[in-house]
Amino acid sequence: MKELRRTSAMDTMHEMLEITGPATATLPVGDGCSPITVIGTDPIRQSFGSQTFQQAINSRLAPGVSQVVLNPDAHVGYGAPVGCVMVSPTHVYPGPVGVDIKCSMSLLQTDLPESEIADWKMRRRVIQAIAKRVPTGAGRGQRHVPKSRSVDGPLGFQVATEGASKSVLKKLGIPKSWASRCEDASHTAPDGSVDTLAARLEWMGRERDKRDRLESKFRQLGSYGGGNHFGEAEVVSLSEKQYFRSIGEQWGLRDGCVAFLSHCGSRGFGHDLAMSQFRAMKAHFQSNGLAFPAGDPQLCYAEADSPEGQRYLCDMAMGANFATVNHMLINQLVLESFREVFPGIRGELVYFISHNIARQEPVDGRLQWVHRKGATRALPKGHEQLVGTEFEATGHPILLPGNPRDGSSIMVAQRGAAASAFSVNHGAGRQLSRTKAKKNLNQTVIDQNLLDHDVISNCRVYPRDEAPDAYKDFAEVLKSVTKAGLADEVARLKAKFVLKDGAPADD
DNA sequence: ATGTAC
Repeated sequence: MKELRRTSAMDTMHEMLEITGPATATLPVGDGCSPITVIGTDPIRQSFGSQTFQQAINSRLAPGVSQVVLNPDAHVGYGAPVGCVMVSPTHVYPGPVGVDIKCSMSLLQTDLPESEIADWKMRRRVIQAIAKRVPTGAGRGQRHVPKSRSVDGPLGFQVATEGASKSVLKKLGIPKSWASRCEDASHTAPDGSVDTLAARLEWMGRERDKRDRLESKFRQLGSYGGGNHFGEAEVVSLSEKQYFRSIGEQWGLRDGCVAFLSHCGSRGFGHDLAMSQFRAMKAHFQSNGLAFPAGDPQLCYAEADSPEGQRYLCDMAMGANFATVNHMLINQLVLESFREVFPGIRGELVYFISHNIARQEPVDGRLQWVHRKGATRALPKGHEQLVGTEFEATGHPILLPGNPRDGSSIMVAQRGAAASAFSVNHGAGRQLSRTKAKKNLNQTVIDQNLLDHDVISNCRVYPRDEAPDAYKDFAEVLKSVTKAGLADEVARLKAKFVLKDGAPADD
């Protein structure tokens, strides 16, 4: 009965879609609003449930919103779908940034030829070397980063307020050149001041127990966490098309060599900041008798220049700074791990890019808050935001995790990305809920399937709710991006081993 | 996503 109702609602939504191209459609929302842009081939459009569409519509009709884009990886999220872009010239929305502030991808390219890790024994040694430096997992049982690299109170304050500044990178033994490989190395308060953040963080840690909690979160710097976060060794295959191959080479990609892809965010620190902001903003709505958009408290908002908006932007900046340095430290620790097994190898950060953040960007001729919730910035060559950076002549790398069986992709934006507020998806997108995946997917089949594809992991058994088949068909997702004219593939990544939160392997 | 949360 429940299923039937859901299906008919979905059919209605799909009937409302106006197909505008091979992988583009629009969803009208009425009220004189421009329609939602939907990116995806027909099979991808069929993967969107009614609740995903409803969240997109709620987001589009919310105050101050000028544009919403639904990407091929879209599924139900907090207030707004994961896999969407929400644009507003005036308002900021914590829900459409997400719980894990500045959850991001990063890629480290080494000069190690793939043949060096053909042997499982070598891979196991690297896995062990990484696992002892970079913990996975969350919650009470989580291990911490090694004492020698653990971040204390004062350094934690500096990380949160400065991000990947020269001083922070130096203290953590991270090459300073990596800062220019970040989408943003540092985030400040809206007034441009580091002191505003410092004052706010000082206020947050004003009581002993609060300070202790902050410091315990700082000690998580250099860790992956759980859920869909991972670290993965890859073999790089550059595109066979000379134009894209050349872009990959300019970015520092090495065909046939090992690279390391990481997915993680701001850990418990960002979570605490996001949660306390949700609580504060909801309380503000209730005490002022304000109505939540579509009645959904998860879509609470503030005008960017109101006191509430400014406080949110400060906290988002601090969470973002933590996530940035977390990725930088993880990449340095991963490089050290590889060097323990293969002395003398070299490694460079290719890029670090977020998929959970709001950035002020020029869209349709004015500065707007672009909320990317499970969406990746996609600026083509020559874009005004890239002027003066190392990516001006090429566009920046777009790091798209697929799954460890079918691979991941590195893309570059095309001019057509203007149609999606210069954004693409952030990965494959979940197609089965965690509950359904655990119930319907067979453990033996998952593990054998990965072995058949020559992928090993730190886990005795691969987490079922993270299995490749819990996610959408990555090939169809990529086809949607290229057919919609948003981006093209520069390189393909083939996984060789994965580190995830799960039951550790016995050896 | 997260020392979940009832």
